[in-house]
Amino acid sequence: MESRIERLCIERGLKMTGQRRVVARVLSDAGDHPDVEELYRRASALDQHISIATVYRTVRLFEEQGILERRDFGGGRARYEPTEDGPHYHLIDVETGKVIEFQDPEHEQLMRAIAARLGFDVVSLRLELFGRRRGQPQPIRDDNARHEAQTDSRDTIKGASR
Amino acid sequence: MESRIERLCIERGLKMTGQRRVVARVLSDAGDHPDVEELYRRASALDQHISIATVYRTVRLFEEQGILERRDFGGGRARYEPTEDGPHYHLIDVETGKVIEFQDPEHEQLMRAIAARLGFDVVSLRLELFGRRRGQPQPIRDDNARHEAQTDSRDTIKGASR
DNA sequence: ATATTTGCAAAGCGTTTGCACGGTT
DNA sequence: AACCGTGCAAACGCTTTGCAAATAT
Repeated sequence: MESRIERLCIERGLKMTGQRRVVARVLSDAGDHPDVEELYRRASALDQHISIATVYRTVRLFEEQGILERRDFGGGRARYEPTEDGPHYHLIDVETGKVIEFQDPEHEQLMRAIAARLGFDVVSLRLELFGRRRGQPQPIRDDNARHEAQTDSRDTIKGASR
Repeated sequence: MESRIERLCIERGLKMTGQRRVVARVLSDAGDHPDVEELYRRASALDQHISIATVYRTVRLFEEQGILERRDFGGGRARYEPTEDGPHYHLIDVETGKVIEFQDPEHEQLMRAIAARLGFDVVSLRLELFGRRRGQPQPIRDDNARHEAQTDSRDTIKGASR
């Protein structure tokens, strides 16, 4: 059956090859923020006739079409998620690498106000929180660790902040 | 004369080689957010006996020592600035690539509140605004441009938001 | 039929690293 | 003197690309 993203591709008149269909399906089914290698892994499971170069090209194409959004949570690899309705942000659990999505209208307004004060309109913004679960036995502080390094490309928890 | 950063190095007992002294001076004098190539260029102007590998190593060392902070404004290259007193954020002018610094205590509080609502303590956060100057003849929209791409490593304007 | 897309392997880019040499303490 | 820092060039990890073969419209 046609995946949500495949439908978007057709709407935009993209040539639908087998490979694109597979990547579209993988992305439609993903509830997380996979990187290219992970996408490649998942796509390969559905169809071996895919090279990682094609995944890179497809992901880039989808991004240009506004179907996909690229995220950078640190650690060198880009990660992707289907474009959603409203803007939302990410809280990365520094212990586990899990990504929690949240939104907060108040924050957007504040950003617009700050930019305005400096004489700018906000074109886009980047916000990521790196946090540690509360009220649990805290591991010994490891200040030299770059918390970005251990981010995992699987798993996401969605949470609303208001 | 001894640069501000050189003093910090000595305090921490780092071995002060000619190269480190030069990089320290370049960083002390920088009011902006240079990338490694730019640092290398500026350092080379003061002393040819520097290789880019050493700049990479020095910058990494200084970061580990808390003397320097690494920034990622997109575009693939890391950029650096001396650690300042309080936390501040960056607004990048998408037309010119200029970086404007600002701070906003209200924002920090809001972030802490959002994280708390989700059961987390904020370990660190990343916030960048990409904006366009207001009230000027707007260039034709170029939606396909990745605004991050054209970010320049020179030039910074400091501004306070409250 | 024709323009696009693909796979492969090679190249690209920023960054790191092994090694022998050189400088700092 | 002992150790650590340096230069060079090679290696790295992620991403892009040239080219000829395969495929969608």
